[in-house]
This record gives sequence, C-alpha cells and structure tokens, in this order.
Amino acid sequence: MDKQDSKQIFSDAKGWSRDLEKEIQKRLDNLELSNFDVKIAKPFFGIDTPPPYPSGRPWHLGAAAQYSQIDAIARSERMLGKGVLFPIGMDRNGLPVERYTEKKYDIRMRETEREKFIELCRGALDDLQSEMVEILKAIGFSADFKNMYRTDSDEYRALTQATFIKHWKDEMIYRGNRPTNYCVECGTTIADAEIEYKELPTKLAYFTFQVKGSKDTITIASTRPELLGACRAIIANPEDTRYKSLIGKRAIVPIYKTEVDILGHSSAKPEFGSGAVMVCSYGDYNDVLLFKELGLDEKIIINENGRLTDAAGKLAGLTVNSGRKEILRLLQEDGSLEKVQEISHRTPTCDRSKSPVEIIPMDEYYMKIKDLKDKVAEIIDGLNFIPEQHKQILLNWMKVAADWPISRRRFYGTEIPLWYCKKCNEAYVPQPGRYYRPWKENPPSETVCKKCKSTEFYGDTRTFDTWMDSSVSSLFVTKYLNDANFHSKTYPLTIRAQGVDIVRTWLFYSIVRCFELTKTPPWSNVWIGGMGLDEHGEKMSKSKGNGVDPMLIIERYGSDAFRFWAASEASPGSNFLFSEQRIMGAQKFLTKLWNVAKFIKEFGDYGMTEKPKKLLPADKWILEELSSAVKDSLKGYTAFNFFVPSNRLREFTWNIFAPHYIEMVKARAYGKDFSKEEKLSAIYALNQTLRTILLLLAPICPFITESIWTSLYSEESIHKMRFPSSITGFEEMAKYSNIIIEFNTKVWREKRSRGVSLRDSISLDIPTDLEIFEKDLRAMHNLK
RNA sequence: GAGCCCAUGGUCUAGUGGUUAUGACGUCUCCCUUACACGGAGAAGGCCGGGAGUUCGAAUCUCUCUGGGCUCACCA
Repeated sequence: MDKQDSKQIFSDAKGWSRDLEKEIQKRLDNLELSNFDVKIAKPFFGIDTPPPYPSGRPWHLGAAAQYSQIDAIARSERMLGKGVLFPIGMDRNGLPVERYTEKKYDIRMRETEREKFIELCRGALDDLQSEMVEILKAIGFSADFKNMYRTDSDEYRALTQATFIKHWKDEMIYRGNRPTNYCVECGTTIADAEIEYKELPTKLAYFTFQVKGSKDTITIASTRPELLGACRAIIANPEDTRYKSLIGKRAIVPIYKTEVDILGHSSAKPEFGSGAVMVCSYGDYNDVLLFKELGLDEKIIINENGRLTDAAGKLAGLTVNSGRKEILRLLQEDGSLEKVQEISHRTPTCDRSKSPVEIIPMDEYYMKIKDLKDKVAEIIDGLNFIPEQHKQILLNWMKVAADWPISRRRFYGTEIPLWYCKKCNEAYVPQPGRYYRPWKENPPSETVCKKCKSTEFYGDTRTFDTWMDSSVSSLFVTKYLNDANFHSKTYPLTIRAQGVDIVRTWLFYSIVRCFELTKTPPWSNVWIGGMGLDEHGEKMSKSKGNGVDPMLIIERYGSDAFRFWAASEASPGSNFLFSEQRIMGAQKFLTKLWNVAKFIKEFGDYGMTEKPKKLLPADKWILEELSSAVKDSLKGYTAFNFFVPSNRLREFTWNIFAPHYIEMVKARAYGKDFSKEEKLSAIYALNQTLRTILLLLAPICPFITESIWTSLYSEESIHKMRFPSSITGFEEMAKYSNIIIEFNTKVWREKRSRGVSLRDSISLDIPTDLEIFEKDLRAMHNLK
C-alpha cells in the first residue's frame, strides 16, 4: 500500500475493520520478515514451531489463538534485535490423513494397494495444506513460508530414518513380542501416551466356576466374559474369608471345561464384584502383570482384526462385542450365569479413533525410555518453563513413562528402514542419509547378510509412530546431518512453543530423542500455551459441536482483534474461554487507537522526530507515563508474556493518554491562544507517544500498527523497527499522574452536578500542586 | 487413592507482606464536546470461598476445611 492509499483509508474509515486489514495483509506477505541468515551477526533466537497437522476447516480456535501468540514471540524478538529463525512445517504423517482418505473415497486402507493409498493420502494433504497456509497467513503468522517443510518429504523422512539408525546402533531400540495396546479400528499398536481413558457404560457379568472335586462353586465378576476361553487362573484376596478355603484348589472353566488354579493374590479387592477375579490374556494391564508374575501361559484369543480366535471355541470368528453377547447367552443356557450388572467403567480408548483398546501380544520395536528417566528428569529440571508450574505436568508423566513402542502397522508414515535376511533373519541396517522404503525396495545393491552371507532380504513393512518424525523437528530445522555450520550456529534453539495437550508426546519425545542424538537439550525455554475452551469452560470438539471456526471470527472482527483478544485474555499457560463479546471489546480498543491516530495525523509532519528545545510540563508528564508503560511492556516481552504488554498498553492508551493527556493538550495542539513553541511541544509528545504505542503493540497487532505507521511515520515497515527504549529524565513527573486524573474527574463531576455541558465554562481554582499545568488545564476545561 | 493447579463485584481478570483492591465486558444515568456515538462523562456493584494462625500490618505467607479443574494410578 502506498501513502496515497493509506490517506484515503484514513479519511474514510470510522474504525478499524477486516477490510482494511486485508489490504495490509498483501503488503505484509511480501515483507519476508522471516528471512534468516546465519552470517548476519545478530544475537540468535530460534523457535521450534509446532508443525500443524493440515486438518482443514474449521481449525481449532484455541490453536489459532496459540499460533498467534507464537507469532508474537517471533515478532517481539525481531524487534528486540535478534536474528530470528522462525520455521514452519506441516506435520503430514500418520493416522488422521489415512482415516480422512478412507472416508473421502469410501475405501479401506488394507483393501487398497499401498502405493495407490499413499498417493490418495498425499493428494488429500496437499489440498488441506493450502487451506492451512491460508489460515496461518490470515492470522498474521510471520514464519518462513518460503522454506516450509513437510514431515512426509523424502528429506524429512530420511532424517527420521537416520536418527532411528543412530538409535539402533546405540542400542536404544529393541524388538519385543509383548502384550501391547492395540487399536483394532486403526489396526495398529499405540503408545500409552495415545490412550485416553473414558467412563463408559458396560455390563459386569457374574458367573460361576465349579470347584474341582467338590460341590462348591466360585463366582467371579467380569466385564470381559468373552475372554473366558483365555482364562488361566482365578484369584481371590488371601484375606477374603469367603474364598480362603478354596485357595489352592482347581476350578473348571464353564463352557470350555478346562481347569485352572484358584490362587491368592492381593490385587483382588474383596469389595469389588464377587471378590474373585478370572485372569485372562489379556483383559487389561493388570492381567499382563499377573501373567508375568504367576508365570501363566498366554492364550491368544483376540486377533488383530478384533475377532476372537480359534482359542475361543464356539465364539471363534465373532467380534469382541458379539462374542460378549454370545458367551452370556451360552452361560445362561449352561446355568452358570448369576446376574448381569450395569456399571460405568473407565475404559482405555484410542485417542484417534475413540474405540476401546485391546491388549494383544504383538511384535514391535521399542525405544528404551525407562533407563533414561533419571537423566531426562534432570534435563527437564534445567529447562525454563513458561509458566513455571507446567514443568510439573512433564515431571509427573516421567514417573510413569514406559518404553515407547515406535512401530505402527499403517501405510502413510515414515518406513522403518530395516531389512531381514530371508535365510537367517538377521537384520540389515542401511547407511543413514537416504530415504528408504523397504516394503517396495530391495536393500542397496551388494548387500550381504553379515551372518550367513546370503543376499536375499525382505523389508520390514511397518512405519513409525508419527511422533518419531515430529520429535526431531528441532534437528530438521537446524539442518542436522545436512549443514554442519548452520547446525552448530542454530542448535540448540532458544524456545519450544506448544500447547499443554501435547506435553507427554511431542515435548517428552523431543527431549528424549534430541538429547540421545546430540547430548544437548534441543532448547533452553519451553513455552506452554493454555487451551481454548468454549464460553462455558468446556473443551471445544467436533463431536460436541461447540467448536467455533476462527476464520469466521477473523472475517467478522479482524485478525488483530482476535490476536489482541488472545494476548490479553489470560496469562501464559492459563486456559481461556471463548467470548465473542470480549473479541468485540478488543476491536473497540483498536478503533480507539485508530481514532487517536487520525487526530494526531491532522497536525501533519511537525516536529515528529525532532525534539523541541523546550518541553512543557504536561508533555514531560505523558512521556514519563509512557516510559513506565514501555518498561512494563518490555518486561512482558522478554518473559514471552503478551498478557502484560497488551493490557498495559490498552490501559495506558485508553485510560490515560486519550482522556487526560489528549484532552489537556488539544487546544494547544490546535495552537489556539498558544505560542508556536508551545504547540510544537504538544505535537512532539503526541507523536512520540503514538509512535511508541505502535511499536510496542506491533508484535500483537501487526496489521493496524503497520497501517498507521506507514501512513504517519515511515515508508519502512514497523516490523523492521526496534522496540523503543524507555525515556529517561522526566521521573519527577510521575507524582502528578494521580492528581491530574483526580482533578479532571473533579471538574467533570462538578460540571455534571451543575448540569452544564463539558465545554461550558465554569470558575474553579487550580490546585497549587498543579500550577505548572495551569494553562493547559484552563483551556481543557474552559475554566475562568 | 496420589500429585499438581485454582477460588477476587453479575461474568472474566490483575494483584506474590503496607494500594482508596486493577482492568475489561455487562448494568444504570446524563451528554453530539473541532479524533472517536464503533464515542465521552458519571454511578451502582466486592466483608478478595469458610475457619484458624504468623505479623505492628494478610487478597498476598502457614495450616485446615469446602468447592472446582487437570494429570496419573486402580477398578476384574
């Protein structure tokens, strides 16, 4: 936008709006603020930006608010004189797009040719990605879009694989056949971190086992009767008088007629159900522990399609749910079923598909976590968390974190770069540096099995958990293994910024992985944003239908109003409640600022930068008040806290500058009954104050500040300026603030009580405290 | 069951040993005043969740109770 245009807008527009913003957006898009050059000698500031998953509209309003805050980190650091590396990538691996693609084309992944399915996913992502970029640009996100990376690019996947290969060689990875969390709907193993517990209604069935060699029976209660065929023991609490005499005997499993031991074990709680429990492979995590502890033989009764196996006898082939109905019918027929109780049960579900998780023994790759706990806890302790208290979330998770299953039985992900010898099954690990696809490629030519010298291999068909990719984002953006010079100058980064919802995944895995690879924590600061909730404080979600499309809000009130709202609504780390009314409030403030600028612009180019020889007391006073706002705002920015500057600047502008100072000097600025020298002093202070407010507000409201700035002060963008330092020399004026405000209020109240208009003249004495402002105050209130 | 966090006018929120307890939104009344009616001025509205303690002095520190939120664990 050139100066002519902005003047046009100024004279016409009554307030700030989205339409004005769109004009500025074009200009800002071309600024290339995010250009980063390691050769330029500025203090380095690197941001590990969360790569958003392109999920299409509506994007989560809380996420949009959070990204606008992350953008404010980048903008404020630029204005603090740093060389800011502000990368942006798209997280494009994993389940969400696979599920989206299945739905969109009405196909099933496993019934589709792998190559074809991958193509469809990629196409879907490309569409969703361009929409995501549009949204990011609309909220004023100033990251390096020119070098936008994708976690599914050959280059990125080569890095994920290279880091895996290093972990493999360092013996950080092992392969194990262990009962793991398995989501039938997604058809893959999932990690503990991906489990979400939900209270779901379920049936608790009570049924009897015949005690061998006696007429006694023992009743057990189970929510998983369909696992009866995999029952290997019954346990009861050794203190439980009802069952004491039965411990050590054997019981006959109804329907299946197999025999199992009745054992004493403290994990059976007498007060729950019947007090006796059947132990099956595997109903829950406790069963896993008991099988291990009691040395029981597992019987695989559920397969990876979620159907009961031959081990289930008559139930073979049924799904878990229909198997449950059928076994209850059979038990009823058999006379073993005592009763069925409706209960609410905390059920582990998959956080992607929301369906119940089964525990099935699967052959998977694991990354060792348990051995690292102490070291990782130490690293976490050394990081600066914003807010400090959120460090605890991660430390708590650390205490229970188990080894991380990293392999997934899915198609759209980074392939596990391993082949196995067809003869002796020895693993072959390729050289790092290239992107490998073992499911469709042979290993590099001339590969010979180091054990048996065979040249025949088969590739692993699995992919990685997507967190394997995103947990090395800080390495990718610093060109690890790719540009040693760049990496050494940019790693570790300065700050990780992210939401509280992915602390135990992205944050935790990033620390573990990057530290293992580089022996250095990937950043020194961790900024954790709170969650955006609906107006009643409930989580926004598509299923609840309480989500709000941030683009609609931005179209209605503008991006700056949205960003100002996000900044001023809550301290960093606190959750914030959506409120359209409060976003309107933010827009009102921008309109106020706009009108202040319109007023000041009237005086043209006088004395805007050149300090007049003599400043009048009122002008010194406002500069002192301004100075205090500068100090507070800068303190907020250096702590990555935008709540402080946004509220401080709103308060200063709206409650001090506009009603008191501007009113005080209005007559002088117009030059009515004042000398030219006095007039220039006012105009200087007015401009100085506005300039400073604009500079300090620019990281939070990049559009309106750019618009006013380029219209009044410079051809050069405000976003290439430095923050002002606080003004000194007027400290003694601070004492007048309260008395000025009190006096003005007193006059206004007086006029009101006399029923005269504000411009009417009354006679009133100026207090001696305020004598130095007498001329301004008389003019302001029209005092005789 | 354990840990962490929170409790301030109708609503949201600032405040970390001394303030007349901050601001926003909302409410009520008056006012077109050469930036702004998308505005201005004024007003009402709070025993800072309850109780006990430390202190000359507590919204602020300690204990305790109550009520919320989050996380983890157990639940056959």
